[in-house]
Amino acid sequence: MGRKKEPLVLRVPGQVGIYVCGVTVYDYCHIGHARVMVVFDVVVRYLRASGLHVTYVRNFTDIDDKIIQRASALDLPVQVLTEQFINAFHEDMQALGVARADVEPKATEHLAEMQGMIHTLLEKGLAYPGGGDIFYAVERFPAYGQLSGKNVADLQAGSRVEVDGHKNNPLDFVLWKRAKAGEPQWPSPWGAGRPGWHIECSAMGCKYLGDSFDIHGGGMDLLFPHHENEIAQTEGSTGRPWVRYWLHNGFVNVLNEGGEREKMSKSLGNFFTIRDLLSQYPGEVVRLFILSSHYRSPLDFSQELLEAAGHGMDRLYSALSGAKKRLQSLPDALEVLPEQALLGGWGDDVESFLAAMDDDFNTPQAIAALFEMAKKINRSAVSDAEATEADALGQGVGLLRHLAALLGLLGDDPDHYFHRQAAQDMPSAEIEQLIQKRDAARLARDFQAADAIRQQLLEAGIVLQDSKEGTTWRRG
RNA sequence: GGCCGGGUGGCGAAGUGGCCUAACGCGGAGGUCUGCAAAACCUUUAUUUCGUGGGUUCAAAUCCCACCCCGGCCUCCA
Repeated sequence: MGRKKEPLVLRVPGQVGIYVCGVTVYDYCHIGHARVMVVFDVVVRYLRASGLHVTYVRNFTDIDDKIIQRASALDLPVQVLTEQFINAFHEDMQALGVARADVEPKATEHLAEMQGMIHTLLEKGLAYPGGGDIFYAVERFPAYGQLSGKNVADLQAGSRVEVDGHKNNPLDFVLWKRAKAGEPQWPSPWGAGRPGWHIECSAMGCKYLGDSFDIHGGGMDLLFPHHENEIAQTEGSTGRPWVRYWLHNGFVNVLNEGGEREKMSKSLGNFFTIRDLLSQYPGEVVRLFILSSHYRSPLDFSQELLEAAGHGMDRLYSALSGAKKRLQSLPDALEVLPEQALLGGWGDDVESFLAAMDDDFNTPQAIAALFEMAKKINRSAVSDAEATEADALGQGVGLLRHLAALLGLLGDDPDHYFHRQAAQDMPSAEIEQLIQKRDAARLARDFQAADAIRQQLLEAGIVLQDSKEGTTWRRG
């Protein structure tokens, strides 16, 4: 609330309630959505790993103007449209490794709660009817503007918004909209209609997390007016402080062909859906890309940057791959961080990872620790210290995977990671067969034949790597 | 106009008073390994330098002031 970093002091020790504004389901999700979801997925994972009991609520807005517009444009019932995009959302999130929230409430299933809150606001004189709608009277809530640092007087002066004639004050916002013909509507004490956008988060947050809870998150753009309005509604109706900590992630910009930064938007045509990206890169690469800058900073997106993230991801998996070869198997992520891990050769890295995450989820710095560990793992392969160090290596890999898992990374098997999409133009069996042929040729020192096979595979997008343990391949 | 962020190497990105002669990644250069490669490893890639100009301090990328740029919000938006 102070718009600065503060130590996390929980309402109930050991327990955290967190609410994140989800998506409006009328279209496929883009990178901006991916960012919020990945960021808060990491927040939740980390809080849990820190021993806290977390209740995570992330809503779906399944009724609003844009949904109605889109549904009528496609000539689909609203519910069919929203269900379709809720499913698409879940598919995208799965690909990105974003876990389900504990509760994923839909606005249309919480009409009673919203109406209850509106009723209270009317009773308390914080809301008023006008032209069939119900509005919130902003000037009756003195703290309005506190979260976003806005001054109500300034806002009015600068306002160039076309004001609804029924509003007492241009800043007032709608709680309940009267029904229009042909639109979805619900009965209410104030006539049939549908809820305003902001009220759903207030009502559902209170329902699942209580009248007060710890963390509320969302994109930067929601800070004003959405979250400001949420506070006004909720605290106005309950009379109690609502959310202790607000977390807002920065926006995603797109670098255009001229290298200039611009906001990602549909009108500019610089729009990338998660699906677009997933057709080119594994979800994990998108994830690493997102987490390689701090969640509060703006994030510039471009194909080149995503590709660079892909190379970084390859590097991490290469380390696992090498360790797997030497150990004959890949150690799983350690379930618990052993005390002695902090004393061994990995202690500094573990500590710096955790310190980074403890400092407002500094994922770029945490990732740096991951790369340090990968380097150490690779280095031990080169120095070839043999079996005596197998335990240390195994522990290092286990620790690396444990820490990476807190970011939702390195959960895959390296072979699976490098062999992805392989079946498309050349089945794995065929690749293996060619490798065997090439090995035979190499053994016979017929390098011309061997290189021809390697070239053939390269043209199919397969890169070979020879080593003492044998030849492996990966997608180039 | 009001209010927020931000400007760090070829690129991305940490660092917000001394350990910064600036982490980490991508990219580049040279080398080791290899039949040759690839991957990996080693060395190297900001040395009056952290947008510009002032100031505070024993000490500033980090604090203060001014200025210049960039982005966002103020209307639906993650």
